[in-house]
Amino acid sequence: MKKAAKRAAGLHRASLTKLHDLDAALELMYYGWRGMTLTADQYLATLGLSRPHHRILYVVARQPDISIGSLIEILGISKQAVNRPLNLLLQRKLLTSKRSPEQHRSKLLRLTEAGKQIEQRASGYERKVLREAFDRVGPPGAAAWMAVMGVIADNN
Amino acid sequence: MKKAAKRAAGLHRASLTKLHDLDAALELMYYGWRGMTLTADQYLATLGLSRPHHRILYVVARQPDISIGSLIEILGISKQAVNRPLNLLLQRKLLTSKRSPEQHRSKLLRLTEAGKQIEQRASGYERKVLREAFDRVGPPGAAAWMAVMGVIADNN
DNA sequence: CTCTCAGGTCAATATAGTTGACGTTAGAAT
DNA sequence: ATTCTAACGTCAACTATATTGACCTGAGAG
Repeated sequence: MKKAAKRAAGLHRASLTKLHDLDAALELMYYGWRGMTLTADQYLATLGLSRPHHRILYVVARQPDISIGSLIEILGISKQAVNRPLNLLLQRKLLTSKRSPEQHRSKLLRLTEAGKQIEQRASGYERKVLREAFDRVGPPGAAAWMAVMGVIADNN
Repeated sequence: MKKAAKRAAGLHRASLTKLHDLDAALELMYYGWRGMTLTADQYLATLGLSRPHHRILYVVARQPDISIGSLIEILGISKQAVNRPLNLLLQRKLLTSKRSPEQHRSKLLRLTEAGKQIEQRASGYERKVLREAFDRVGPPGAAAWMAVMGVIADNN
């Protein structure tokens, strides 16, 4: 994803004929997702990490001592899919896994300091994009955005 | 993506501790994307198609006689990545490619009737989700949503 | 003390993308 | 006219992210 993609996303966002009045909204959802995540992904790529790693870091940051099983449930992907990125993060010492003395059945995950820093920076890039957009429309607009997204997100 | 994913997306959407005030918005963007595309993806899967096929159908529907090169530019992926899904669609006769007599250099793509129907139905599922959300908040809310997404999408 | 089941790992496969190498065609510059 | 170049397009090999299936381990229930 370099020059061509960038150009396409920027240039052609409004270039397609709209067959329906909601086509513009459809396309905004697509490019919005990319717009929010692009800078964070670029940062992560410099560290040899990507979206799945970030998602793991994000969740563990917000729920320390989470078990792998719970993590899987939140991420909504198979435990096998979690395995590889998780092991990379452990190996890189961005998070730790320990078994508690009593609950010997599951491992408890926590971020290390290095892991926290990366998580904060990556998520920070995403929040920055959102913040700028919200600032542009003011609190009522931000609230409306949240309301719309909430309804859409409920279609899961 | 079946029971576990569904449960995760629905149940855990609000369950994580929020470290920042924009965390909720961040998560809404993630689950919103899934919420909008889920039903369409399920429909496409019954036909043995998926998101890249839909994206091609979507663009060609809105720009008939588009060349493969322009398609690539709009999609923002490499021509090699377009090749496989494109060939499947041609083979299934959901779209046609012809070379114009004078412009022999590029192929011109068009949807067949079958392709149009699938495109309309798949995109229709996505528009339905958006329409319901917009109806819930009214035109000003919808406009605010569009404004916010426009700013976010510009970060490409 | 054994049976079951959740937690966790390994192996094989599918899908969507990448880069590299290469053939074809149109148009420009000798 | 001939050749050079660049765009268009295809094929092959590889990477990353997911999937399902098979299996091991250990806690707790009977």
